[in-house]
Amino acid sequence: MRKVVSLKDIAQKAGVSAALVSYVLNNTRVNRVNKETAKKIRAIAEEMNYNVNQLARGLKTNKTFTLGLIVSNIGNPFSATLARFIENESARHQYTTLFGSSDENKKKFEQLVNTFVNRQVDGLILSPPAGSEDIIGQLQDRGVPFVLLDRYYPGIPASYIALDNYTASFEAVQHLFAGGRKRPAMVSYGNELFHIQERNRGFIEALKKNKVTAPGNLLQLVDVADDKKEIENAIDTLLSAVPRVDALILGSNTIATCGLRYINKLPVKVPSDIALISFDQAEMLDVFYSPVTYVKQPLEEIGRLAIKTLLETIANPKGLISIKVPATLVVQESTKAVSAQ
Amino acid sequence: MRKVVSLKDIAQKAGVSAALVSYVLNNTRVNRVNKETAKKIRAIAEEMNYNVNQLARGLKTNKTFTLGLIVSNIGNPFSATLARFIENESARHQYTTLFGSSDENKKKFEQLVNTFVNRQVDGLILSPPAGSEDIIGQLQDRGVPFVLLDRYYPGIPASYIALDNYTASFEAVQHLFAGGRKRPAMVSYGNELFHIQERNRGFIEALKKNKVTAPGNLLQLVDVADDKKEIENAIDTLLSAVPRVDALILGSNTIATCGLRYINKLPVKVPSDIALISFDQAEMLDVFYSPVTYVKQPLEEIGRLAIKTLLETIANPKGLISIKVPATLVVQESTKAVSAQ
DNA sequence: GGTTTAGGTTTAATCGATTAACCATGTTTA
DNA sequence: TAAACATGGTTAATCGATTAAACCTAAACC
Repeated sequence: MRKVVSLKDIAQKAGVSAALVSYVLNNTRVNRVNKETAKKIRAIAEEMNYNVNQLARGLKTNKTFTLGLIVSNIGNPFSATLARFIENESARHQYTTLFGSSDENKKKFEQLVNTFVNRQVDGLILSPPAGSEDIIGQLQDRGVPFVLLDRYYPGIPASYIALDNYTASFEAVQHLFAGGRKRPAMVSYGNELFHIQERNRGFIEALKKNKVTAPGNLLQLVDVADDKKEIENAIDTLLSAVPRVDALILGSNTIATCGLRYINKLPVKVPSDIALISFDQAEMLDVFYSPVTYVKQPLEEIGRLAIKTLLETIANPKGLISIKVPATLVVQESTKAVSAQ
Repeated sequence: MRKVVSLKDIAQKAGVSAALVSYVLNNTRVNRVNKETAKKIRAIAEEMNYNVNQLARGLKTNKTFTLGLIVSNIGNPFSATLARFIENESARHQYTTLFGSSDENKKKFEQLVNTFVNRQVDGLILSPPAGSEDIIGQLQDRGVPFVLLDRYYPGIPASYIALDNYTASFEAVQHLFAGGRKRPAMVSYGNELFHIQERNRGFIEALKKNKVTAPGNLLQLVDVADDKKEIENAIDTLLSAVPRVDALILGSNTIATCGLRYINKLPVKVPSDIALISFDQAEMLDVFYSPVTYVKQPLEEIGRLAIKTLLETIANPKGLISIKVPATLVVQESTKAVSAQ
């Protein structure tokens, strides 16, 4: 960076004190400054191409207008889309965003949190990995404003914005039954993240409600870490089950990516042999030969609410705001009703 | 934020000066400090849970270990994936990243650049929208280190990392001819961005080389702004052309998203009626009923090189590094060879 | 015995802004 | 006429670090 101009430089050129320049450029004490002087200062600032040093300002005011966003993986379209809406909304409020991906790794998550806090972010938007309750707790102790995104811990009182996963899952199953399907199965993750458990619970409860026998066998859990092979195995298991499975719910967009790719190669036909529902919106769902019905999260609203909640928390750290937003089921060809047998 | 501990607090508790604490915690002057004192200071810092205030440090050292990344839209899987690799690579060097989306809007782009520069980022990674030469020029005048990503301006001497789009495009066409296709067409953008023009030029040159008549008719240009309808029209036009088009190149991943969705609904069959090639990797390409051949950008390498180049530019602002990386064509079913007629 | 030298630590300036408190001078007002 | 007010501006402390330079003591050297 070449000769960056500071308030002092402007003050010198204008023959006034730096303080006055600051007052003028920030429009503080507006009626205590001579109009002519103000005009002159502004002109010089413009001419010298002055830009405030946000580091210095932040240090002094204890406010950086910077937020930190931590998702599991910004490369994941779900997170990326959410990040985009969050960016839009925070920009509307003059905030800039630091981002980081935790890879569902607690250690990485903690490091990112600390890095961001050390940079004096005004607040954090977090999708914490499993088992991060203690880190969340520390943040609360430290008084750092934050809001949980997409996930939360039922035992911990913290602000969050998340999908009503239980209902979303439950209603997806209901839709399948309404279309004449008798034995829906689901591939999902087996970790302790609450939002995933809610999806799984919604699935099981819906099966029970519809009096499906042995519902436990219809939920195949895979590990987040090495999922590709596991997902394919899970699908194989379900497709060869007796009695025959006639619908499949893919419990996340990563599962869907892998699952659809695999199903694309299998002889099984969608929707005649099997119906398909995926969680989360994605380009590929429309591009599949039988466009896939999906549980759509209102990402724009979630992003908007996350920022709104965070800003309110920053303004009033004591408040607690928890919002569960409803999903909508976008019905496409993959769950076309079968004729009653 | 509650009582944040500063160097001074530690100094007080340890009964030493703040300077000494700084020396110890930064391991500067390491052999001039009493081992016992150092140990004690470290213990107290640990106990008080000290974290350096990066704002203050940055203000003093003129180094923030923060980079700014501006893409056209972080919600776009292409940008998101790239962002992810950039994040990884910059994290390896202790850098944190601010991000922003320009929406191919020059005004927004300029604002983001300024916001980031005011926050004293150490450098910028930029995918500038069309017509941003002046902004780039100003950055050079101001001496802000930056590297252009994915795009560049041939007339402006600036560091960049970009795909060799001309060759990528040219070879995609060659592959089609090698598979027996006679009249490949392309849907691409009509803006002045150089990297897009290179793609278009590669296409045209390859047609000429293969002595295709009226190559101009085979390139349909659409506008970035309102592309959906335009893309569908372009595809309609090409599919009904005489003589018959037997291959289609989708010139970007946004065009591919829309195009594949549309082709999915049309009666035309891939690859028998028409071959398909897309630019950029994407989940959906594998999920299409006839997995789509695509021009794969080495995103990880591009991300790595971008950071490497930027860090070198930060260290030595005079240097100029321009790298064109080669694409690889990932051949899938959508361009299966047709039997010679 | 006086002067280096090395070890160990402190002082104080500085980065670039913000802002409470103060100082002049002129003008009302009681 | 003196106190009160308005106007226009300056001073100086401060935010939390970094770091060159100075300071002090005791041991080492000539």
